[in-house]
Amino acid sequence: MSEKILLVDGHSIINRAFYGVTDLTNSEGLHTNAIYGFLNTLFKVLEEEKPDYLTVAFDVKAPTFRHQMYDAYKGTRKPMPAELHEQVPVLKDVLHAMGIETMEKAGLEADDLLGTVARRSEARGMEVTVLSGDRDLLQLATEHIRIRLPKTKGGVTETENYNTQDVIDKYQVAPLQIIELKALMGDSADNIPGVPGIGEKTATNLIVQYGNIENAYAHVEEIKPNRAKNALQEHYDMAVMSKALATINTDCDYDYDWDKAKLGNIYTEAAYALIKRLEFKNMLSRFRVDAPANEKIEKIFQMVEDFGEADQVLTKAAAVPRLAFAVHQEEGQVLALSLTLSEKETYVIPVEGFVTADWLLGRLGEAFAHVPEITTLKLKEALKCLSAHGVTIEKERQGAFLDAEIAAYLLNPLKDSYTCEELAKEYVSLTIPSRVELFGKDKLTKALEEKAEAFRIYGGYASYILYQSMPTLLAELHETGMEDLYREMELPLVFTLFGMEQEGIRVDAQALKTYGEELAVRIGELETKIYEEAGETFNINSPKQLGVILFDKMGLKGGKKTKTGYSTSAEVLEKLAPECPLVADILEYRQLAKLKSTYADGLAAYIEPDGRIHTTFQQTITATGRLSSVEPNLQNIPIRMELGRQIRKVFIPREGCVLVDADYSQIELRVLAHMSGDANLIHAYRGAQDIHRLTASQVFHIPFDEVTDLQRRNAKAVNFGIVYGISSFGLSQDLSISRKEAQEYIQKYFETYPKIKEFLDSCVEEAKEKGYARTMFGRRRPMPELKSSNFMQRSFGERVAMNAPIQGTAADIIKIAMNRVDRRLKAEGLKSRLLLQVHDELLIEAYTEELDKVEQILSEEMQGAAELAVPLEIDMKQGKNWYEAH
DNA sequence: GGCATCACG
DNA sequence: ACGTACGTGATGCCT
Repeated sequence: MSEKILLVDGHSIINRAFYGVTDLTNSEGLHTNAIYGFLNTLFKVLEEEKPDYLTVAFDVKAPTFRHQMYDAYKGTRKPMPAELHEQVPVLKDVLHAMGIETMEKAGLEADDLLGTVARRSEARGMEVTVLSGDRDLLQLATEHIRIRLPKTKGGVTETENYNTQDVIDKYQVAPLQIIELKALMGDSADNIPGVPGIGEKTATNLIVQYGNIENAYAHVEEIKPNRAKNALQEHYDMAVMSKALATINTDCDYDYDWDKAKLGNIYTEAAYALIKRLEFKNMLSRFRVDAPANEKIEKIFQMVEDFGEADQVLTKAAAVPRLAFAVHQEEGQVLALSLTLSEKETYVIPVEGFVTADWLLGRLGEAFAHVPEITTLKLKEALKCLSAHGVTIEKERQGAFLDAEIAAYLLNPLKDSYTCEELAKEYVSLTIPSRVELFGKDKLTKALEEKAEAFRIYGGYASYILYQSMPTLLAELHETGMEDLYREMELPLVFTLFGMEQEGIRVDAQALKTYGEELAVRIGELETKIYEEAGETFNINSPKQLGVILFDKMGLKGGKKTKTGYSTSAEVLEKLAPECPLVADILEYRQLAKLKSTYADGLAAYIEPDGRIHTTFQQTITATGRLSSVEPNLQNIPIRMELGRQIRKVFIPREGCVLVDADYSQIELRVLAHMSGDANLIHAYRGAQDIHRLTASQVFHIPFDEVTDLQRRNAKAVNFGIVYGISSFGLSQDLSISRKEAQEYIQKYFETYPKIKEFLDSCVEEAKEKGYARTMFGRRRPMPELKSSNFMQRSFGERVAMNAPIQGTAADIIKIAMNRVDRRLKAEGLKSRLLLQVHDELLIEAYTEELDKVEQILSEEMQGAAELAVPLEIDMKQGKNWYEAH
């Protein structure tokens, strides 16, 4: 096979990158976006082409032969913006550090160098690829010279590839005739004058017919559109000169040395250092310096494609003291299984032939019966996959499972994701190749089929890293006092949540549809009315357009509140013009539009064939330890406004069941009372019916029965404020009072409950000293903000330090309750099941005959989840839908 | 993909 | 003086 050479038009690619990549700056203040884009494009093409030789050509700032030929050519090069100009020498440094040859010569443009080397390489029998952003280069295309033009389409960079025929297909002319076209059409970017009045169409017609400009001129009398004929006659000299300007010189006087261009290992240590300084973090792994360590590890990863061998591996798996596994799936299909049985045994077993998904997971399930410690990532997802293939985990075996993601989350709950790659770096001190690096943007299925070797590496690390990181994760959990939290609360919760998600909640699709249709009618009416009142139609959903109507056209006085313009939030609009019918209609429209899009239409799309909605509870998202619910979010179903609340009527129990809803009464305040140990508050909450009223009576020194509604409302706001990490500003905002008044409320509150203040202060103090806040059950929230010199950030940190222990402890308590409720329902042989958790609320689908037992279990386990100095009270109701039950 | 808005605890 | 309440997720607009 002939050798391949890749020639890169440095100037055009870096320009393209500069304008295509969002501005980036490293911490030294150097702009880096163009370099980043250039390297990304280069890597992509290198991976596709795998050339033997590589050279990048640059322009030199010096007059070329074109300047001598044509005066106006001077100064034609658009001056580079300074932000781009400064990046060019740095890019060259990076390329040189990678051992990549660059070429430039005074008096020559990059095009000419590329053309010259391309032709010479072709003459030596090489396959040539020229990478450029400039279509002029198409004139170089031949059977053996391919021009690649990068093109960004919807964020994905693809390249258009041109050999001779591709040029003809697209432009109807041969590659060399591209010059003729350009000479006729001109090119303002390159200041090639062309022939005025001749555009792409005419130029193409002329060249297709006459072959070149000279011949067209020879037949100028025949030329059909008079406009073209006159133009060519008048500007023929110009066209000839333009042709010379547009012609790439393929025979430059340049001493090119192929040996120097020979491509070696570009991922050098020197390049690593530069990439690190440029802060291209996702590129860094390509340049990893611990490549030797990686290679040693990767060598042991074994691809197992033979059925017998796979069988042996899985038999062996059943006998090890611990293992790690990863199921690779895509679009519901199991593609492969990764298994690490010891430091030296890692297997990647693709699903193929006799090795079916059912067989593979079935055999894995058999092994699970015997292995004392089983590690994976995203255990809940694995359970789902196993269950879909008929594998269930016995209750007694659940304790054997570890989830590395959850362990990493407990150690640092602030991260966005917990990937194998990050675990490798943090807990194994190893930089592993990223998925993008191995497969590019390919799907897993495609990668397995076409890049088996890369898949072996990817799959191998997937379980190897879990195996290697777990001991460290456990050790750190132990050291930080979170091992119990992990083993006794979070891991069992995985199984509880798995059950809830599998169960799903029944939804009356017809009722939901009707609800949506009713909304649509009213929305339509409001729309018409709003357009009438505004005197024109506009997009009511666009805050920008709405702002123009309200503040510019109608002249309502609204302060500019957001970064982008006027704020049109409900808060602003309500204050703005409570009397204005337009504003009132917009508010109602907004409310209905929200209900329709997010809830009526939104939820309908999630009803599965079983007639139920199966949300996903995320266990590793929040900073405080709460759960979150996605696809769809069932933790924010409307309740505060009656119309929205109606939607809860579509959540119904299955036949023979009712919904039972139990929610903790003011759990966070009770947690606060307990954690602070404030005798007054504890005493108050022990017997109180109405906590906010009692707070008001104590804070304002009024008999309980004489507390006014306003006083109660104020006390309630203070109670909330305390939980959020009180600030006089926040409270004043909430109550629409002055800051001073707010400050007085807070002061009085703290006088009444002195230990609360002590406790909150101690939370901040401890967080400052240790760098993290802690819940009653040892859950940590790191708080880097507290060290900030920025007042805003530090204040935020202080509020978080007060809130996290309270919100987090409440989250811990309900997690305990969930596990206990789940366990008891099963232990007592009941069919009723937990369906949802909404932070302080649990929803159960209870068989009517089990109702009494279910209520007893809920009440005992929720109230008994923690021993606090105050009772943990719940409100419990049942109903034929969620509306009634809550 | 960021921003504004709004739904919940 | 600084300029905010704590924690989430979904939708629609717009660059």
